[in-house]
Order: sequence, then structure tokens, then C-alpha cells
Amino acid sequence: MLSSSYPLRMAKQAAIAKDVTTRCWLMKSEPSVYGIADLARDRRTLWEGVRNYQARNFMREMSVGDHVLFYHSNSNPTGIVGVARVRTAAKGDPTQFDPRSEYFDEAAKREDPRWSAVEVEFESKFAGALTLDDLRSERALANMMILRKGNRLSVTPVAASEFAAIVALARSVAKR
DNA sequence: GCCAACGTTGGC
DNA sequence: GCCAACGTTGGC
Repeated sequence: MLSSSYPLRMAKQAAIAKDVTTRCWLMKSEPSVYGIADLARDRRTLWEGVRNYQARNFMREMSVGDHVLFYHSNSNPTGIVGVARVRTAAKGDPTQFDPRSEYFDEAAKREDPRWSAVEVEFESKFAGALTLDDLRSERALANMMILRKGNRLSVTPVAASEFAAIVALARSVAKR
């Protein structure tokens, strides 16, 4: 009977469609400013303060449910330290309108915010950091943007296969 | 703290 | 639109 199978079919199609659009990203933060421990405590946070157009544009491409690799930069050790998930699509970053914020942008307009931010949600913390050396030792990760010379972008896309390889690597490194 | 590798700004 | 000067990022 069409009426009974229809909702099920639609639900399946929606699930498939969602899978196809779920993407993976890597986001950098200095743990002295905001680290994985802070996110584990807060459970969710607004990823504010991004002031680079390329990084901003990547955030604008994000969808709810996208996977995020949390990366600690300028720290000891540096590396991927856990996984988060995108909780909201990009919205105006409120700090651009706050004169007391270090991220204040005089030129930003309320009706057309220049800077965006997504909310991310804590998912898991790795037993240890996956360092750049760890990542470089994996052939499957050879094309990661984070491993390219001179890369400074704080938000970069990650291939689904790379994300899977990193989660697997985190498990094996936890045992070493 | 050093410095390479960026991105942005602004004079022209 | 070029490009020098300057500021920032981030590994080491």
C-alpha cells in the first residue's frame, strides 16, 4: 500500500541525502585560549573570532551534523585532540559588533555581517594528540591541507576517508 | 623567541 | 591593478 510505505521511503531518502551532505572539517584553536578540555566542559561553543575570509567561507559551507576535528595549535603538543560536531549553521559572529572585543570590526554592518561563526558540540577527546608527525606517517592523509607547507588556515575541509583514517589512527595511538 | 609563509592594506 | 610594507599565524 502506497500510503504506508511512503513515509518510510522518504525517511530513508532523507537519511541518504543527509549522509551525502555530511562533510568533515578541521578547526584550529590555541588551547591556551580555548581547548578541547574547555569544549568538553562547555559541551558546546560558538566558534567566534575567525577573521580570515577563506576560513569564514568554509564555515558558511557547514551543515548541522558535520564532523569536526579539533586541532590544538601553538601548543605542546600540537595536533588533533578530539572530535566535535557542527550544531548550527553559520550565523553572524557577535564579537564583530562588540567594541570591547578583540575581534571588534568597525566596518561590520548589522544588516550584513562580515564575519560568521558556527556552534560546535563536543563529541569525544582522543587519549592523546595526533601530531603532525603521526599524520604524516599515514599515506591516506598525504593530501590533508594541514600537512601542506605554509598552511595557516584555521578552518579547512577534510575528506570523509581522511576523517575515518584519523579516528582509526586515534584508536591505535591510544594503545601505544 | 625566531622566522617562513602567508593575508591585508593602501599609495600610486 | 600592482606591489611594498606591514601584521599575523603557527611550527619549531
